[in-house]
Amino acid sequence: MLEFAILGLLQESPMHGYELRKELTAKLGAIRAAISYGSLYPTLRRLQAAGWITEAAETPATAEEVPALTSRRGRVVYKITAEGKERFAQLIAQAGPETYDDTGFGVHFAFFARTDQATRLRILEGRRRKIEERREGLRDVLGRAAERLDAYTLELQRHGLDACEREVRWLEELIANERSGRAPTVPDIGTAGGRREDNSPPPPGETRKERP
Amino acid sequence: MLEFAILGLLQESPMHGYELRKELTAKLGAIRAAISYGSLYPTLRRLQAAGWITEAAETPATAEEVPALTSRRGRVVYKITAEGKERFAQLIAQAGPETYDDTGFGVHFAFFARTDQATRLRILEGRRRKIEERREGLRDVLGRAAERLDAYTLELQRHGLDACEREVRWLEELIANERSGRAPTVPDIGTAGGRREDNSPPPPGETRKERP
DNA sequence: GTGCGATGTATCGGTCCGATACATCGCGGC
DNA sequence: GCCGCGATGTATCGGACCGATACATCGCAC
Repeated sequence: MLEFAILGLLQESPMHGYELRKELTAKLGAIRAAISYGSLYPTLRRLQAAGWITEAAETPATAEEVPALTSRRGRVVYKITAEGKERFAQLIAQAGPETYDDTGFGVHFAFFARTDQATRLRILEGRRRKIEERREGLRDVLGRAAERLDAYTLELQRHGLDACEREVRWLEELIANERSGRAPTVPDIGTAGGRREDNSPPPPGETRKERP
Repeated sequence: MLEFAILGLLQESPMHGYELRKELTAKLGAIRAAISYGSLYPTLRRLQAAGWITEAAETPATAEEVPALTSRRGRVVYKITAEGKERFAQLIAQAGPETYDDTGFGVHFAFFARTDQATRLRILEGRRRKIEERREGLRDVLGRAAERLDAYTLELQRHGLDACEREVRWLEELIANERSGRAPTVPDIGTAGGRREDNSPPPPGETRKERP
């Protein structure tokens, strides 16, 4: 999963470890806390060994203009290679079972802008199926095994069931939106300036009410 | 975490590995998929080495009545020891940071029936704090960094934010309920039969609407 | 000038997962 | 009668990831 995310991020621009972690946290903040350096650095080494990323010279960025303002020790900047891009494309296309668990799905979803529509649809439907199964499991427990469990455990299950139902509905919306055709694929996301009063296609799940 | 859960389950009755996994799955189904044998068996060994559980003779359960109906190879039944109970009590009382992450909180919550009210309250409030922080993080990203992110990533954040807000509300209810006094502690949970038209005390988070 | 928080790289032990292997039991179908 | 098959059951191995820890530099405030 980390491999996937790193390759995806480096596709946008070269980065060093610390930066990578921050971007990762920003992009995946909704699904996982913050990735650990104890995972990040070894993974970077692995990717480098595989030839999917390389160390790029610390860009002095018009070096004579900003001379030795800071001597800049350390700071290993990584950059994706052509093989790395291939690898990423391959990881996007092939969906194993881990593609549909919480983390796996989240990471894939976060890079949907780089995923073709057919694959997006496949992943969304796979995820929906998986959540529906979890939902049925919880309903079973709440129905059949309820008397064996204490009130707190039951409440936990109810909360979980609720979350499942909610996610299924969310996925339904996304799927419908995706099927309806125009969804952004690699929509050079710059959108420089911001707000989205541009003519970009209706972003994923828009049927948002603002005040409950 | 697994250690905690195993100790908690074995407190109710002795079990063998397979059974333990099934119970674990039933009890924690809302928060994690299904624990792997690759974690379970090594952990059992660890707990045994620490003296917190012991192998109990495969109960022949009135052995002469059911003689060698099945010769019962294998089937190692584990049983908690006095030290194990102490250990469990200690694990319940002390709350580290991991007590408030998704899995840690879920497991603690699942054993709230064996937890005293003060501790329950402390844990619920700790969890709320943590989720509030996550929520603020997501709001920040959605506010300040929105233009740097693509539509899908933003949608993911929105969904995550939604889940945070929902969980905070859920926790608020639970906390209020807890403060209000009567919440079941080890309330011989029978409630046999099901529906909950009985007079049992308002179980944790009850303000449930049934039909949206 | 000095302490302190952000930036930055890195390792180590430990937990847990996924794949895999293997053996037995009870049942239904042929 | 027996054969396969799904549930039951125990177990290991490699790998992913985490949390704690260590250490060094930079810029700023006091």
